[in-house]
Amino acid sequence: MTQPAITDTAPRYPIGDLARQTGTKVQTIRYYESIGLLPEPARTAGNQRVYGQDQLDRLGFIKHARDFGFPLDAIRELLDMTDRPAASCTEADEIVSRHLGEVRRRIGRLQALEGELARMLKSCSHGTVADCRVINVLSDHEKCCTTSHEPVETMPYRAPD
Amino acid sequence: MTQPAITDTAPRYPIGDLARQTGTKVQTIRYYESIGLLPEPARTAGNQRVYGQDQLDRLGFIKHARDFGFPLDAIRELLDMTDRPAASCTEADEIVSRHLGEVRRRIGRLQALEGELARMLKSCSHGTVADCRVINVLSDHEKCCTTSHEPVETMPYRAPD
DNA sequence: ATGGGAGCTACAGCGACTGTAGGTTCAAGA
DNA sequence: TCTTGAACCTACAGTCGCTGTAGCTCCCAT
Repeated sequence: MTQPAITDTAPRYPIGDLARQTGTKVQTIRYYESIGLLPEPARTAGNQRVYGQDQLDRLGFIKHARDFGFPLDAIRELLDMTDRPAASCTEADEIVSRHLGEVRRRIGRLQALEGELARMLKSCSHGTVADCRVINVLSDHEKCCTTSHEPVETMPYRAPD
Repeated sequence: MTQPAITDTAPRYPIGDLARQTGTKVQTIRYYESIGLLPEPARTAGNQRVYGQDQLDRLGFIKHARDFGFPLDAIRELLDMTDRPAASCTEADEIVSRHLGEVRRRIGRLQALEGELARMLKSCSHGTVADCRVINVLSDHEKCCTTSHEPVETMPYRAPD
């Protein structure tokens, strides 16, 4: 066997420990299992999940990659690569490059947006809605400064915890 | 009645015209109606929606604000304001300011992310996965350059049409 | 023995759409 | 007048990555 059987001394974590150690929520861990991103763990006699070190590492990897903004599909590919350590890492580089490109495009769009929003606010005379530059610009495409609009992704307004 | 009846000469658009003129999808228009962002339009004898100029303007406003990245809730508030043209536009300014702040925070986070991704790629020796800097950084928080990670929103990877 | 925190499953909801299935209506051409 | 096909209709499922809830069971310390 490539991997020794789990001995009595091997660490065995319940799901809450995994959550605390990686900064993931318990539900999120179960969600990752449900979509096949984490393998099904062993269970206690009472049907509760128990994890070993490898699962902890795997979840740490996922969490870290999520913090980098990688979508789960890309993370799945990256994880597959870690299982083939002798393979070339060209694919991994490509995934990261793609992501970097996407991040740069988003930054560009958001910066254009920032400029327009700031201009809008600056030119507002702070009177009534009827004269409001902000409302006017939104009402009338002609009044707006950019040559073209590319839609910007929505704001998830995620609570700051 | 406050509003004169629609005369024969008033423009009456089917939903597809509205979609084309505003750059919105037909389904999206129906979705906006279903959540009360657009009022229920008149119907033909055959139950098909017909819109007038005011609806076209309203949808144009929504589309434009969406392109600016405003969430629908904020757009709803802005639309409510356009119905009270004599009111002060302070509220509108606040909505835009909030949005601008959010945009700037996102830019900041994305720029930090951009730096890390670029560093990761640059330090990769393009060998095997086992030596891959990219994989290593993701595997091990210690190897990563920032002091702390704030999660970045996911990429919707919306197709560029 | 008991209390409470941690775990379990299953499912609904978020935002802002998008896509599909399966039907109906409308306008233009033969 | 009939036919064709595009445009329209409703209703609902799916997207992404979770998050929250209800209503249980389990486990450990006192």
